[in-house]
Amino acid sequence: MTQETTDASTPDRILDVAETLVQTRGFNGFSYAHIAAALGITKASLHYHFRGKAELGEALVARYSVRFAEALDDIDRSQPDAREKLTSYAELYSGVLRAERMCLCGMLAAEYETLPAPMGAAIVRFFDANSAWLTGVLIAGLEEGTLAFDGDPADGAQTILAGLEGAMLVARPYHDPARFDAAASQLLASFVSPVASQARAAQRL
Amino acid sequence: MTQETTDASTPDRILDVAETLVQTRGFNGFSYAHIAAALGITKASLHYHFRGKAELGEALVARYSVRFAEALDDIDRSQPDAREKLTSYAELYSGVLRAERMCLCGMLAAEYETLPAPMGAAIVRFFDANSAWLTGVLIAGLEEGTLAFDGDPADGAQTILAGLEGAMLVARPYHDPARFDAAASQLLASFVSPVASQARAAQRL
DNA sequence: GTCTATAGGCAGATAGAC
DNA sequence: GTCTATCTGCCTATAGAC
Repeated sequence: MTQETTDASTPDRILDVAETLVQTRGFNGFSYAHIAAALGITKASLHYHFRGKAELGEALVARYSVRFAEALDDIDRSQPDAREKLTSYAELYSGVLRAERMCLCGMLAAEYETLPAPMGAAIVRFFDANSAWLTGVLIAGLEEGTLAFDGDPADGAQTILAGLEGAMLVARPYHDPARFDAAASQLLASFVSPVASQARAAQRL
Repeated sequence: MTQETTDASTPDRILDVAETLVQTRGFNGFSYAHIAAALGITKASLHYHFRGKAELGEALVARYSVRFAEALDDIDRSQPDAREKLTSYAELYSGVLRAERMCLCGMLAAEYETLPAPMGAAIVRFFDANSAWLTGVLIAGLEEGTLAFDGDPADGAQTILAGLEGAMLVARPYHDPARFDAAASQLLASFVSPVASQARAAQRL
């Protein structure tokens, strides 16, 4: 999910720095001056690449959403088992948290009220895409028998998405990724079939 | 949990307005000018009551934490059953969301990196108090037999706290409280004893 | 594509009159 | 306690030279 700042086009390097700033300080917590200082260029140069902060923000969410979608595709390709897909999905979040960052769209969701409308719409699309993917995984897991839970799979997707975003949000002030892991694994465990779970435990013996 | 703006001391009215602003726009998304305009006084007058934004922020979290603790006491007094306590706890969050607000400390957790240190410490204490209360409820529920779940009750508390904060965070861009309710009830259901649940269903018939 | 220079506005904060 | 007036600094953004 994370990208390097070196060996990239100037717009990409700007986006890299801005992304880190938003994920740690929020959209209202950074300025063009921060980015300019980090890259060793001037504020005026930034305006050449991104007309204003609003356009930069839109580009930020767009790129993040594409990368996240790619990460979900990677999971789909490498993990056939629904239960493993959920674990990999949680690890996506865990990795972001270990970089001492909040999910970009989770951070922006908090600031939603103050954001330019196009950014708000893009955030909703990000959550929609995640919910849709999770819903598919949950349905597949029920059919496979690896997952088991009561209620609507779409609600389950919402529960997982919210649980992971919330676990990041709450763990960050503690600077303690273990806090996230504890909540995440307990959350996912409530979606795993006890039968499949016992079979796995037996295999490990 | 929520208070009126009329018939209160000026400091309280300032806190009321500031609280709403932080819960909707974040600490970095409002200014003294916003509060002054809302109350019909000048920015200079605000500085008489709160030396600076940092002190105002501290007072905000302190008051919110006290009120939240009182709300938890109310639940303890009115709901003897652990399962009902969890439902009432979730309704606390639901009420905030229906007022189109984020949890004050959830919002501030997102902005944690940019906040004055004393505010950060107070936010951690808020989460600690909530976790401790939830842990107690979960342990009591296990003993009663109304709750049932695998894993450490302290981790369960973290899962619930994170799940509810995250559900608020994600539901807000949709302006749809039902999204919160779906995630919250599915989350809590995973902590309820199936036996007790069936007994309740049978009672209702 | 990056710079200097600057505009215009709003931020948090203070002094001192009433 | 609340006001007017003001300060300093940072913000986003633009014009125009190189």
